[in-house]
Amino acid sequence: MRADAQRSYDRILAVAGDVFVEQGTNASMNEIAKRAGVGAGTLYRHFPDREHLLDVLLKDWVAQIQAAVDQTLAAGLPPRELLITWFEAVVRHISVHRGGAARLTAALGNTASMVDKWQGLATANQSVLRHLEARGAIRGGADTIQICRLVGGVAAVADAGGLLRDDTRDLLALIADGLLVAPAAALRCP
Amino acid sequence: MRADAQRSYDRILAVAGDVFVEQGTNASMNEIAKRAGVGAGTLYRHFPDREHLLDVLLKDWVAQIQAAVDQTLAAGLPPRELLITWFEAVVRHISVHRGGAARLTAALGNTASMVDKWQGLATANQSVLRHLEARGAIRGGADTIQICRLVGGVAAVADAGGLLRDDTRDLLALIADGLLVAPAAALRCP
DNA sequence: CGACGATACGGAGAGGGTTTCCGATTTTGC
DNA sequence: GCAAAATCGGAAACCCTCTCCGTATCGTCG
Repeated sequence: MRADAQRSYDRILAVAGDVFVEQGTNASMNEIAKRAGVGAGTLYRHFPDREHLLDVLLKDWVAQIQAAVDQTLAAGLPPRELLITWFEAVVRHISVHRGGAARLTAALGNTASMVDKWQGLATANQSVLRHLEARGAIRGGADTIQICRLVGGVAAVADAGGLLRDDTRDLLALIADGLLVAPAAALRCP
Repeated sequence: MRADAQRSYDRILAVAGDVFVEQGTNASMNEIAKRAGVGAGTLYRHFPDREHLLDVLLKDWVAQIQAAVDQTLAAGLPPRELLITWFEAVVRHISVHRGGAARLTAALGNTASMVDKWQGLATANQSVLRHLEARGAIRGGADTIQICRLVGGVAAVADAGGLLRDDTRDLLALIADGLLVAPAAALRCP
């Protein structure tokens, strides 16, 4: 790629990230082009449409998820808190811009093109699950992708409905309780 | 309302239902007006914007939910199957048109305008929960609205991601397991 | 029945968004 | 430095939402 083209590409990406965070995934492409100081033609040559642009951005963001896993595991929390904390981290990560969670979640499991996009999310989630399995804290039979979908669903709802942090946490707790070896019931047998 | 106005109103509503089912909730308003045989002005006088039109349509659909409850309860299923069947009914109902599930779920709990729209859903869900509570099959602490949100999230994901029926069922089963009193755990009590 | 005010209609058009196209401009290799 | 190739910018074609207003229809009252 020619040097000036690379500059345009990078600047568009940086600006698009900002604009999508500010205005959601339906922000005007013209606005992005203008703020990046390029013409519309330039924007569209690099990214044929909005989806391509979002693809690249989401890929970057999801890549950061592995860092969140390590951090979560290192905290040494008990199973239920660990799971909830991890889910909260996922929601936070994939909700970077309004509409992003819904788009990403919709793509989960699409064998089509964006395999690599959610792959990072899936393997990160997998490692948390394995950590809990090793401690016998988790019920069998739940597929990683399915769990990602559920958490993604919560993220999408939280995002679209403007849910408060506590409400979101409650939803994630419900999911966690479904996965764990019934902790609530255990409490009831002293 | 004048007789001709009523005719227009009804025809727009009928056509909009069809178009939204065919093309999703982002279908062109012009298209709806054209198919209904009215001008754009007429459409917008009756329904100031797309949301109003969707509101009226969704309200109708949600109203049918109570019927689904009665039917589900009457089937006399064991708790887990009852819950899953009910959740499936909800998903089916609120996914009538593409994008509908996401919109409805986003509105859940919005004290703003569409209270009456999700009210039906919430009370229907409540009656299923009470039925299960009465049998001691359910864990306490889960709010009806929260559960509706979770199920709505699944519906939105299933809708947007084109999930298969079995995948959707798995997700709903996970939620159900989080709500039910887990019999397995009881075994581990000393 | 006929006519008049109220009500409703339709479609042109303003405003804004996406995407394409191509002449002008910049970069690069030689 | 020069020409070819790559890239740029923004005008313009196209579609969408929503508004405005002259025209047509309805309902009622004399």
